[in-house]
Amino acid sequence: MIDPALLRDSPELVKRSQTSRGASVDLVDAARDADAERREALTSFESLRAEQNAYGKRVAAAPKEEKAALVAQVQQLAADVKAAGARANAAEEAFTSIARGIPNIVLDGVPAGGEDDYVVLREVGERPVFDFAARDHLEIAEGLDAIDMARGAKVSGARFYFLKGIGARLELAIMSLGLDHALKAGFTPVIPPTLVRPEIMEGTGFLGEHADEVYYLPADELYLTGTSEVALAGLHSDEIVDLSKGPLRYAGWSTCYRREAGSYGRDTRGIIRVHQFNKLEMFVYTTPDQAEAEHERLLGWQESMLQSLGLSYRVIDTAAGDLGTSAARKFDVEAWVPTQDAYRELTSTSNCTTYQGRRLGIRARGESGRTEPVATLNGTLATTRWIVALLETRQREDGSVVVPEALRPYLGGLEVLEPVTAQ
RNA sequence: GGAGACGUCGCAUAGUCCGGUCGAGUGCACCACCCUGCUAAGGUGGAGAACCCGCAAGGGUUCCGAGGGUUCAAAUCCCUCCGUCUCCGCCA
Repeated sequence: MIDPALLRDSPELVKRSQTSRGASVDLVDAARDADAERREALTSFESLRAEQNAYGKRVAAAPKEEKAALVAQVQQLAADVKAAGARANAAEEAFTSIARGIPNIVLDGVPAGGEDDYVVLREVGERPVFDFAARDHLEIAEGLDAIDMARGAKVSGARFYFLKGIGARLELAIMSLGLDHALKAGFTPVIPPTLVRPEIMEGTGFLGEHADEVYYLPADELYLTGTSEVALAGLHSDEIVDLSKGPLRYAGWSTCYRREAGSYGRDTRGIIRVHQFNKLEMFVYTTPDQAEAEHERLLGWQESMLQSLGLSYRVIDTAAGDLGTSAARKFDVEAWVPTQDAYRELTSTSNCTTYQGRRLGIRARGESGRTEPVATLNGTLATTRWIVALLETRQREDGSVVVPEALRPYLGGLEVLEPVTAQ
């Protein structure tokens, strides 16, 4: 949730943010009206309640014979208090539901517009050039007997797959490399739950416009998480955390589940877009004034991962309209995928400022000693999808793949992945 | 799945049977000051969260797992839900 004070004091700032996202500006005025009504109702309830409390004390202190008369006098007051309380509750709820509909305020400098209005910040690394007909990642993987799509579909349906043999090892290797990166940077590794309660899923902002992306288990009222960001954000929900010794940095390793509703027909080949994959996710709790610098650091760690794998990539500053509900700014690192002649997203890092913190009740002591909502940030450090870019970039004419040096220690020193006969 | 116990202000606990003197006692931890050569101990005081009004000083409301109900008044009585623990069963 955005800061309600912002709504009151600088509505034009909120409106500007809404405009750059292509979101509703009217919502801002509606929220302001609801806030005014809420405060009015609250004040009237509180003064009535104060009156009633004072009466209660008089009743308690009064001699027995006077009690009945006093009690008779407050009957009406009690009814008024109840009505005022109900009105205040309703007004509060109305305000909250409107205010929650307003996505995070985008940061200055974020390009306005939709999906295609991103700004390319830089391109790094040479795009690979082949003097033979390059194979796509699935063809290579099938040659290595690393991915089995057909049987994945047989067992679980479309967009499911088996990683096997060197495919399974490759994923573990990439994850382990990422984990070592994270450890070096001081992150605490975490293997979080992947099923979460509704209020946690709600608090992270994933039940907004992308609710149909999320798997839900109605029998247990639990959601399957599409990223460990959800559980890691929930980790400190309703807590006052100690940031006096620096930010809390977690690296969550989990399986992620996504329904991919509305993407029928897109990326149907291979493991680019799947219902289930693994991901190593950085998640940081920090003070609001540190958030932007931390965001740059997260991006730096991501780039260093791609560089160590010898991938060619570009960094984009995502346009406002393409930000998630919670994000105030988002950088994507996209790797070059030769056979698609395109950059494809391998990592994404978002600065959610205090939006999630406010929704999830995560606070820290400010310098004044008062509590204030913390800023949260997240960023990908490795995912299953990386295998796509890796195989395609490092392929050779005979169908073998050269293992990047940084990855070799995680594959028992293996230097080249050789084609085998599939089983 | 069956039976039972429990959920109080950072932690540990008292209070709940008998509603008002309980927004709530005690211990530990914490902060400030005092005291003793230092440390430990001891003394005095302070200290929860959220929100509303106010330039401020300050005032007010809410919060005893959550939500309802009864009542002039609920930590305390009633209902529903959630969670934790123990035992039995079942499965690995």
